[in-house]
Amino acid sequence: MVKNTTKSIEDYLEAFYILYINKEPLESARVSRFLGVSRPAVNKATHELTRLGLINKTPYSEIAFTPSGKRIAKKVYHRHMIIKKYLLSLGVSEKNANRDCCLIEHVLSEETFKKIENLVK
Amino acid sequence: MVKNTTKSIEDYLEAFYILYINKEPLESARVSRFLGVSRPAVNKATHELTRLGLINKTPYSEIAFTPSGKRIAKKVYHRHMIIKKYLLSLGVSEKNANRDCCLIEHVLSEETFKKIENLVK
DNA sequence: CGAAATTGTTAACAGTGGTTAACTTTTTTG
DNA sequence: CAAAAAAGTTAACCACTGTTAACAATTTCG
Repeated sequence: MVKNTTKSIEDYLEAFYILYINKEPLESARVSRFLGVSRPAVNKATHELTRLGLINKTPYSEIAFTPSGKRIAKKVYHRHMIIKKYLLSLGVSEKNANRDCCLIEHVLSEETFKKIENLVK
Repeated sequence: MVKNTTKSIEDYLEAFYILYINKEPLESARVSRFLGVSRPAVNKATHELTRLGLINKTPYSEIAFTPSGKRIAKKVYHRHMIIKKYLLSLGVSEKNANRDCCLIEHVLSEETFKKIENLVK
């Protein structure tokens, strides 16, 4: 969905978005804990997200989505929820649904995703 | 399925297996063309597969599966075919079914795979 | 047979995506 | 307010997985 750079930079964007919808501060340390990676890893990712024009950030500040960053974050999150819902509907456990979902959400073709989305609706 | 090392070493094992069932010589150059990677990449992978005890290989020879290598290759291939069949059953195009299949076959949890396998049967 | 094509191998390198350690800045709190 | 805790940053490093270039061994074929 986004031209890749780091870990599938979308994971980081999505994590910030989840903090956002939960009305939590958009801090690197929270994303670090949420994704289970080190703070430097998040720091690098935020630099990359800034370079890609998806967020705005100055040193020691909270991050803020750019319009396109927010649009993409919303889309990634939506994909995540649809795929998770779908896996749960297959009878997959919550734990594995979350796990598999995170692993496949960034790689599924738009075509396959649309088919799944229709099944869930 | 296999403890990873290279690219998801399973891709290479599976590629050799596909040559095998097609009765083609198990040459690195063929796998290289098949997967669209360089010959040195395949060379490294075969070293790794040898180290893992999945194939036997001496310099400038064709590769041969070890018993466990063959068992795993068969399993990986089976997963591939089931997932592809499933994607096709969703109405996904041949092209995207192949693409998505390769991207997700190594990461799906056993639980999710089993659910999908039951749907296909 | 011998030249050309193909295949296999090694070495040097690049990019991604992480890590730990050490330091700076900011926030919290006694 | 000052000390402690937490967050942000930078630098140096590592593992993985690929690349290209150059060369060796093997196979093919005129």
